Amino acid sequence: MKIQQAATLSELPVKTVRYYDEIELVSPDRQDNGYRFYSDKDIEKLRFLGRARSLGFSLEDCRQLLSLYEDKNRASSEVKSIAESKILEIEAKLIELQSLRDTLTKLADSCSGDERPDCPILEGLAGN
Amino acid sequence: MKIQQAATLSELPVKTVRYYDEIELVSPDRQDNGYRFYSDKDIEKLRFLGRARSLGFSLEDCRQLLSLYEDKNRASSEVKSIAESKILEIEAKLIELQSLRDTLTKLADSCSGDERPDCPILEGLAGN
DNA sequence: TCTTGACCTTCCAGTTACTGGAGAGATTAT
DNA sequence: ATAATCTCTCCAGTAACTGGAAGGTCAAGA
Repeated sequence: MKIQQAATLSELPVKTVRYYDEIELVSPDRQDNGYRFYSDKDIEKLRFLGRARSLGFSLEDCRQLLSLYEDKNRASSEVKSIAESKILEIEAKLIELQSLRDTLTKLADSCSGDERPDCPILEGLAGN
Repeated sequence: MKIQQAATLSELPVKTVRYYDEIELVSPDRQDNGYRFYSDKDIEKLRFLGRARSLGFSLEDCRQLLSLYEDKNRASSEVKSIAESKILEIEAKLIELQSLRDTLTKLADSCSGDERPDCPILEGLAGN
């Protein structure tokens, strides 16, 4: 499929999709007319990139994560160690996100009564 | 306290702390010699910024979130609606992070037996 | 007192990850 | 046939830092 459909399916701007080709993160085949031609697998990679980027992973992180699924010659033990270190990062992010959510929930609840403490829980926001 | 201690306590680079002053996100008082002087409250804001940025919120998101805790004249109902929309964003991120973690866990597990499927779960990676 | 070294300042240039727009060719719709 | 809508590349600009130069401040030691 052409770039616009790829962008639609992956929920990314066309510009961004083109950029990911430029930096060789997702490099589609080309048609005879020079148009990029995206496969279903390319779309999956793009969708993955959209998710991982919105979760605060850098493009280099993403490149590493994608490579886990691509490089068939890589030793399993290496794949495992990269995956495990990423899992640790993700679990740290999960904890922070949960605490951020709890803090905001408290704040929203305190608004229900339409009475809000002077400076509600900035301490909470700053983390434990 | 001076900028280096602020950076240490907030676990941010000095450069970044200075940058947040420049864009008026966290603007400390100045001492007579021109040095920035950070209060405990400034540190809390910086710590919050470090967390929120690593979770994929833009600086403008952060500015909005910080303003929830600052603008005492804002109507409670408005605070509540901003907080609630941010909570929705956070919960979406939580779900994606969990699914990413599960995918990587499966991958790491499949490596244990030192035998990995040809193209393991790229579909899972691309999200449901 | 002088000076060394670790701090602080501003300013300017470079990086990452886009984002917008110009200019030109290809394709599709009427 | 022609207008609208793609697509391409290239170049410039933005967001959020990041590094380095040039210079001011300050506490400790010779």
